[in-house]
Amino acid sequence: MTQNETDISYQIVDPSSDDNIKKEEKNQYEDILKDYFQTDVNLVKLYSEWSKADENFCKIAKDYQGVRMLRQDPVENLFSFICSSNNNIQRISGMIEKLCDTYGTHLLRHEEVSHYNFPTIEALADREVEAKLRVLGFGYRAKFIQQSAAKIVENGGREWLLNLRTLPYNEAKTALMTLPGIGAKVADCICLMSLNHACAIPVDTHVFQIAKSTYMPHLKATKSVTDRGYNEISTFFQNLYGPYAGWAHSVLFSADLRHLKVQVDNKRSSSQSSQDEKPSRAKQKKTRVKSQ
DNA sequence: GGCCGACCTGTGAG
DNA sequence: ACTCACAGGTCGG
Repeated sequence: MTQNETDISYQIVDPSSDDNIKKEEKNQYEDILKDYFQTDVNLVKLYSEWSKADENFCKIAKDYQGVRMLRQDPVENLFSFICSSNNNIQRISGMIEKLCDTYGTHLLRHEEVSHYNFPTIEALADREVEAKLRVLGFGYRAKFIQQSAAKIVENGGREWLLNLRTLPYNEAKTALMTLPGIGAKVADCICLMSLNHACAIPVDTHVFQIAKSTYMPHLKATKSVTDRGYNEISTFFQNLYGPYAGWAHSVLFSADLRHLKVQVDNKRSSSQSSQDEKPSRAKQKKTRVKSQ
């Protein structure tokens, strides 16, 4: 997928199918994408409401339009965020890739690279998973992944997880927190990004800094996020932004991340950053475009 | 109930 | 070369 100012383009790579995409097939892909991007949520209207409620948001929003929560698959989302604890994004991405390559099923080979889907809960529940993930560099998260998978299977597997979409936010969050490796923050990420609980506010180190510096100066003395601080910050943003507070919070979050990214890019050599973009460009040219 | 240190690993700063 | 802090936290004491 690529985007410019006005459009998002997508390409389908499917060796088992011919080049002539059928109309129904095209609609089916677009339905998947519309669901993933939750295009039925009117973001313009929400931005306007949040801007009215919060001067700081209003200031930031101009440069960060169209920040939209994805509706991710809960299984993928849950195990990915178990990997995220006390960790950096680069290593998290690598770990998720390893999960797929090791326990996923093969999808296709494209441009001399094999691609695998995300593993099933059952595959991750196997007893030998912990030891293997340790070897692959998952650290203490290896045990969390295997144990959470086993416990979810016990509870009813994927169906149990999907059912959390139908429960009230607080009940879904509490249920998630019974799983090893899932605390308040990770549970909120899962609620917000894959369980339709748009009011959830994950308070990570970045959100904590934002809250301290801009919204809740009385927290400046506190060094780390305590349970009490977590709930205080969470509640504050929910009251400020309303039922889609989690979406609003992610706008602030992206603005904060951009700030970090720019610093990182400046410190890198220019050859490094231009190399980062080459693979995706080369890939696009050779990819068989079935629909755009 | 709330606070604190340990925890795997990798990386950049000092 | 070599610590040390920190990264989209969680857990047990």
